Amino acid sequence: METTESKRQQVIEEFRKRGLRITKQRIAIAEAIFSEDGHHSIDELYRKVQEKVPHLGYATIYRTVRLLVDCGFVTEQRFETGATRFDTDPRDHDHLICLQCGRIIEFTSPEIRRLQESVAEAHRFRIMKRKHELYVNCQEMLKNGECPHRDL
Amino acid sequence: METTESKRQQVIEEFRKRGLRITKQRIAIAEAIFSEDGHHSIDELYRKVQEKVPHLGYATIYRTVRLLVDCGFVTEQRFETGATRFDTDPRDHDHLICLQCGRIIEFTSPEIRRLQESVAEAHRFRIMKRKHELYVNCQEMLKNGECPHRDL
DNA sequence: GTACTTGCAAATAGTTTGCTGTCGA
DNA sequence: TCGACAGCAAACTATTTGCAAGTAC
Repeated sequence: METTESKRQQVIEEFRKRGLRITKQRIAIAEAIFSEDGHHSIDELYRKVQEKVPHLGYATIYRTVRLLVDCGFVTEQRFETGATRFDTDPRDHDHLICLQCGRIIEFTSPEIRRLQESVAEAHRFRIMKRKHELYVNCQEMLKNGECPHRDL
Repeated sequence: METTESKRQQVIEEFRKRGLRITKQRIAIAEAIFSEDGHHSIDELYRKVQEKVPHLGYATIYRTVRLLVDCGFVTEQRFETGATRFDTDPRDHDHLICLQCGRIIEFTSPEIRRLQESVAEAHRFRIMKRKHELYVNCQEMLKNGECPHRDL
């Protein structure tokens, strides 16, 4: 992925374009999100950002993350296994969620995409948003109690 | 679908089998759910059941639908467009959710099923639960502002 | 009779909002 | 300077829990 630095610059540029102010809180939150790929929870971000900006509260996290979603830098995912998470991968994709280790794996399938389109088409609908999550167990986990993905 | 009456009997039988007591509240809630196919919200059930059992509270609704889920009579669905809903169709299926009219349409696709399995298989996972929702707009709605599914 | 249930209120979790002092442009 | 923002607390929504009184079996 792009560097954290370049992402940060893009955020600053976009905020500026929209007349939004560049504050140390917003920068810290953007950096926390882009410093690591993946699906960040609000709590995770809160803890990470606290180190740099001690008095930053949850409200600021929520408000800033909302801005990042609006600007298209992150997407919001509500999984069944816990609180809302924010994903830095802007590409539309589906998820495998391991019920054992909580690991979230992204996947895309052009065939599934095509089938989704044809289902929607058959009902004269146009797809605006997809939510496709497979909640899974590791087969190894089931056989010998050891989850092969835990430490990935 | 089966009659409300027969469903009610099945619920009573299953509760009895599990040593759960048959109370007028539980019966009323089961009847409210099975009196109409579809995706019931807690509020909807609350209002419907209030007519028969006036002092019945939300806690009882929540506790009872949990039992019905545990017994496999209904499934729980958390859509993005609002609160949790409880679905009387026990068959595993996917959803089209119209962002205009809120209508929820069920669908199944064996091809998609197969593709899901092969994705999971490729990661050595076993699928425990699927969540597949397509949030859509009516094409007519987009063209002339009229939603063709609103009154279905 | 006794354990399971209910109803109510209070607790909880996650998120949003209102207000006031602060700060970026 | 001055309107937007941050911090804090309080509000809010959806759901769960504790407990005393009620009821099925």
